[in-house]
Amino acid sequence: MAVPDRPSDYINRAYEQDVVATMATAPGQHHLYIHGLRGTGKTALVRAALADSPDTVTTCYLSCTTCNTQYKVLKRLYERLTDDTINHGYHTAQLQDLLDHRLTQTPTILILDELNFLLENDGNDLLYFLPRLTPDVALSIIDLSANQPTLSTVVDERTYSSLRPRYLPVDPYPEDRAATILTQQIQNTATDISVQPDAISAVTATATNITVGLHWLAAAIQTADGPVTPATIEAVRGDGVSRYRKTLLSAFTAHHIILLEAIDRLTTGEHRVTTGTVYDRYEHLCRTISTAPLTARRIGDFLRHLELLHLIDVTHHTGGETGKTREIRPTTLEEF
DNA sequence: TATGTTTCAAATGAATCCACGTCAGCGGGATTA
DNA sequence: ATCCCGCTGACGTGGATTCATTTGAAACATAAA
Repeated sequence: MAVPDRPSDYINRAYEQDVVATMATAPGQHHLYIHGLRGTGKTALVRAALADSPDTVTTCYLSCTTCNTQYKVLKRLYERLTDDTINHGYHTAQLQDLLDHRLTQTPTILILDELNFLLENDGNDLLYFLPRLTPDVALSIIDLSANQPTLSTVVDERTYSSLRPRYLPVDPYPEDRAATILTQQIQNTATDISVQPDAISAVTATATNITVGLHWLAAAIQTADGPVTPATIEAVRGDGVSRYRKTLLSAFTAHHIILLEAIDRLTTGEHRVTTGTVYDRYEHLCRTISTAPLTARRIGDFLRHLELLHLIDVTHHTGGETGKTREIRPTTLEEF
């Protein structure tokens, strides 16, 4: 079973949907910052709220895990608006001019999912530029973040003062609603396997992250040869975790995957390791599969990516007998 | 036929983005003197 | 005061790509023998 799209009528999020949807209809420049933990349904909420937006409005959804520079975002946005394709070689300023001209013709909503990856990699150049477009441009920006509740802590003051976002926090679903959503999802998929209600409860009681829950159930349905019971669920716990991780990391490099594998092998249970040992094991893993390892500098950045994805739990040390380093362990299913 | 002019594609050059590498300064608690 | 150890910002490099300019040769035009 493939993990299906989330339901379109999103349960009990009428207020949130309304906030997002009004941006689609009101002209002018708007800025909305949505924060919620991973797997609380932010992306689904935005998609559902904008599903019925008028044809005159162009919506452009981008995940900053891949669009992690100003250039890439502008490029993708321009391509969305024109059907042209753009490669490297242009000046960023050139793209900015092209876009400014284009955006005066088309009301547009730009959704920046996983905004932190853009900010960490490229600073706030993009967020500084966007509010400074020609005033008659009708561009609404929706940021999605699973990390910081407010934008002011991650962009500089000058940029923030021109953004002045409206904030929309998204809370996790309580267990019973999460169970309803999962049940709906199963009904939407073509499978003969039946899933017992207490199997779903077993999932929602453990995983607060809905996406994790979906992958977990998918794993159970795939392996089960009869009805899915709580025992089935427990048996495929590891499988559910690896499915979830695989999906999250699909937007990243093979080295991210090797790195997480290295951390896995070093840490069993609550055991923690520091950056140095992780890097050694990573290098070793690379050698076993005849891949050239990247330098520690790059791996340091990649560890930050895994941390932002909440796939690892990191404690930062500034000194002491370990020196300045990170203590790392994989995040457990309950914590995703 | 020789010479000059036009035209247009190919070659060249300078600039850009970007992933990644190298380098060096730094942080600050624990340990040692 | 020193050690620990790697974090982190600045900068360099090379590949892929862009646009603009130059080059080269073919095509054409004109004039002279």
